[in-house]
Amino acid sequence: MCLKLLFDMKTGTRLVRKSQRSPAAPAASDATREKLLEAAGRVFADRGYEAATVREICRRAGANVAAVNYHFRDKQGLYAQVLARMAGEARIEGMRVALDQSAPPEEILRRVIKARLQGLGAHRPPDWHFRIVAREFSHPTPAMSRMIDKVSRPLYERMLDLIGQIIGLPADNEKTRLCTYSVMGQIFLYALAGPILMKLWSGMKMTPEQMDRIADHIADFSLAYLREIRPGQRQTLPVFSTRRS
Amino acid sequence: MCLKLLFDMKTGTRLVRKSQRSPAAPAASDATREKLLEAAGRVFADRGYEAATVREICRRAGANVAAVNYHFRDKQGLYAQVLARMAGEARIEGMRVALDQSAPPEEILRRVIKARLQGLGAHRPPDWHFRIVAREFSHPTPAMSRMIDKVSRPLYERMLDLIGQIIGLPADNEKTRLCTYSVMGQIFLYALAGPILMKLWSGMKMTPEQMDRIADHIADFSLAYLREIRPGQRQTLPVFSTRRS
DNA sequence: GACAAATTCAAACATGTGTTTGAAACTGTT
DNA sequence: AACAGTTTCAAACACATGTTTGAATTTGTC
Repeated sequence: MCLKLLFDMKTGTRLVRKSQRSPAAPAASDATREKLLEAAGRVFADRGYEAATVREICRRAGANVAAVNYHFRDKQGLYAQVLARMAGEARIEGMRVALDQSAPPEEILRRVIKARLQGLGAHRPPDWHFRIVAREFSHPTPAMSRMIDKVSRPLYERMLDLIGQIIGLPADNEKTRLCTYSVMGQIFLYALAGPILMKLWSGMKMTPEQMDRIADHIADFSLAYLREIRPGQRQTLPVFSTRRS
Repeated sequence: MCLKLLFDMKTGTRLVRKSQRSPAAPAASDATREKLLEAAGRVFADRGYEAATVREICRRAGANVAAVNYHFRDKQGLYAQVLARMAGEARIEGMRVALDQSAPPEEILRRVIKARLQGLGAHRPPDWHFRIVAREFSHPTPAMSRMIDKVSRPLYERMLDLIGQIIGLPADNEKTRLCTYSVMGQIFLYALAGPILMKLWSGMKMTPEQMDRIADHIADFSLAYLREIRPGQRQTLPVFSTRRS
């Protein structure tokens, strides 16, 4: 079903070759489409957008070269769909539910960090997700810029809220922003610089248990400062650190 | 001078066309070589290795297409030389001198952070340096891997020493490593995710003054935890935070 | 000034790319 | 069974890429 009329984006040129009707919505395999998206994700992540060839993608998907043109108009359309699908499957679900829970803000922060790092371990989200994101982070394409606005910005602003809440400052305060970047930076290092880190610290393995320890460390590391600058309550004695030492 | 015999790396194939002597070390322009390296850096940073074309590089350098082949054997050789030159001009000089100073380790840490972030502001190192590094960070090429071992690893290990010194743990302790990553992550966020950050926080400008404030924040943020877990001295009262609030 | 080496140049080469084509194979409906 | 709409396919197209060539030009030295 669906097929080419899906290209609602500012296309302009002619859609397909012959007739572009789709009234009866007849049955269609749709399987090649899926295989193409899956294969494309891997190849784009491995080689990067430019170096990835539609031929290799189609070969891995067991499809004909013309398939990408038929299903996604062209290479760019395929890439855009890969990104769009990533946004849907993104592991931000865990972060969102963590942010929605009712708990002390400090505990919420810990859970958000955990949720984010969990997504990095093993192959929970197909591991190529982060390799694509890593590429886009340093050199965003237009397709990614749109995604940022749609999925990343809301999360970012909720993080600002959360941290502002912890240190007792408004979300748009510069200090709040700097603290948010400090937390995000610690997390992103593992997402963006994974390969380099593994090279520097050969013993590092991204197992779920290890990611959990790392998440706890980042939470402890961050909360030390966030609590320190919080006005009013002066060094809450009961728990001076947090959990694991 | 120099010329093709510079290709000492595991080449194998024939070096150039005709004679490969260079005894008299005759005069040579060497200017095209420089122009090529400069132009290549920009183009590689803008487009990425794959998407960058030798034709655009040569056009920007005002040189003939065959020049890259003559001076650097091929595209890969040119890229390797760009990376090698970057290693030389890298702004790690400031970090090194900061690490060599004799001062309390906490103060050294602050200076190291400052030195690193200073390099990011404005256009001190040609701004394309970081765009290339950002690409290589997530998807390292063999050429980069060699550079990591030569320049990044030594610095990384001195950072481990320094932070281990602050928290009173050996450099190869896991906690020391995690803390080092926490500091590095905060710094690298600005180097690696610059474009995205600017998009999220439109007001952010990378002026030297701003980078200085950010550096101070990162130092304060990090030292809060590093001091907290340091054994023995329990919360040195005199200065509870550090400098700027 | 003459010679040889180093360097540049315009042109071509070989290859791989994204894309298109027109026909064949498939699908569900009448 | 016949049909219209869909999906697939092998082949080709148009083009841009990295690289090479052989001659021209420059450069330094005797």
